[in-house]
Amino acid sequence: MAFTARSQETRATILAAARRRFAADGYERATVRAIAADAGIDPSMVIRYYGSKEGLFAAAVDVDLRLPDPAGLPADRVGEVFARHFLGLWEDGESGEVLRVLLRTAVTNEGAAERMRTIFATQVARALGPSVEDGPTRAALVASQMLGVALCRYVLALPPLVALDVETLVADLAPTVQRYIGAPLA
Amino acid sequence: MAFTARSQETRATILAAARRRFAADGYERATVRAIAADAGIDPSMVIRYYGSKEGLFAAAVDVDLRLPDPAGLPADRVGEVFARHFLGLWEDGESGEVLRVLLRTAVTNEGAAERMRTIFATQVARALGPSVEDGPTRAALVASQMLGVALCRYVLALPPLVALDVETLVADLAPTVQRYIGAPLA
DNA sequence: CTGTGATGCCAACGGGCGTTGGCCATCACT
DNA sequence: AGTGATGGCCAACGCCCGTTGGCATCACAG
Repeated sequence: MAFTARSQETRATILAAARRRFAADGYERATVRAIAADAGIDPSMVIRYYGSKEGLFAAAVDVDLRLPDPAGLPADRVGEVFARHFLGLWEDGESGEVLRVLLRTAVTNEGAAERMRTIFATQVARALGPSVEDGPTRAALVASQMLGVALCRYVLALPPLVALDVETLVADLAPTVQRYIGAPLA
Repeated sequence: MAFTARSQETRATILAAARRRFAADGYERATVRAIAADAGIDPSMVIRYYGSKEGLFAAAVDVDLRLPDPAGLPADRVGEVFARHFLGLWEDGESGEVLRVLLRTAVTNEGAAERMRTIFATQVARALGPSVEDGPTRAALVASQMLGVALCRYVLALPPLVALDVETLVADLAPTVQRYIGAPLA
C-alpha cells in the first residue's frame, strides 16, 4: 500500500495515458486495456493503483479553471479577458485535455455532468462576484457560450471555427461575454 | 423482404424506442437489447429490420432544422427569430429527442460528429443566405451559441438555464445571434 | 383447405469488457 | 546473504454485448 518513487512514476504514466484516452474516446469507449497498453503496463495494474475504471476517471478529472478576478480589471474589458482565458484553457495541452475528458463524458455520464455543473456554477459564479445581480444566470449564460465554442471547435471540429485563430475568436466572443456579465437581462 | 402493414408498425415502434434510448443514454450505452425490450420485441428483430446497431442509429437520426428564410424578416429581428426557432426545436418532443440523440452521440462518435457538422454547416449557412460575407464563420458562431445553450440546458441541465422560461432566454440570446449574423466581425 | 412467405422468439456464438488471484522478479533492508 | 514486501505479468473469471441460425406461428393467396 505504500508508495515508492518507482510506483509514483507508473501511476503518473497511467494517469497521463488515461487522460489521453478519455479525452479522445470518451468514458465508455476508452477501455482499461487500451489505457494500460498505452502506458506500457498490464491492465491489472491500473485496477491495483486506482481501484476501478471509475476511480481512474475521477483521478484523471481534476480541474481548476483559475478564473481571473474581475475586480482588478477595467469594467469594459472583463468580457474580453474571460473569453481569452477560457480559450487559453482549452488550447493548453494539459488543462485542455482534462476539459475535453469532462465535456465528452458529462454528455453521457450523470456523475461527470454533476461535476461539470458544480464546476461552472461555483467557479464561474464566484468569479463574477457575489454582489452581482442575477449572478448564477449570468454565469450560466457565459458558460453556454464558452462551452458552445469549446464543443464546436475542440470536440465537433466545425471547420470555420477551427480555422479562426485564437485572438480573432476572442474578439468575436468578447462582446457576447461582456453583455452576459454586465448588460441588463431580460 | 417486403413490408406489410404489420411490419411497418413494429419498425416504427423500434425506431421510437431507439430514439428514446439513444437520447437518454447516448450511442454506446444504449444497447440493442434494451431498445428491443422497450419496444417489446426480440433483439434479433432489430437487426433483421435495420441491419445493425449503426443502421438503426442512422435511421433514428434524420433531422431537418426547418430554418426560416431571413429574407422575409425585418433585418433587426433575424437574431430573435432564429433564437426562438432553435429553442423551439429543442423544446419540441420529437425533434428535440432527435437533436439530443445527435448531440449526445456526436461527442464520442466520429460518424455522428460528421453528420452534425454537415447539418449545421449547410443548413445554417444556407439559411443565412449565400450572399452574406463570412457566411460559414457566422453560421459557426451562431451554432456555437445555440449548441452551447442546448448543451447546458437540455443535456447538462445547468439549473439557472433550466429555470429560465423560453421567451426570457430568447430575449437574452437574440442580441448575440443578431450580432453574429449581422455585425462586422473582427 | 393448403401452402408459402413474412413475423417473431429462442438459444447460442464469439468477442470484448472490467476485474481478480496467483505467481515470478526485483530491490531494500537487516 | 537472507527475507520480506513491492512491482509487474499472466491467465482466467463472469458478464454483457451485437449478431446469427433455426424453428414455431400467423396471414393470406391459390
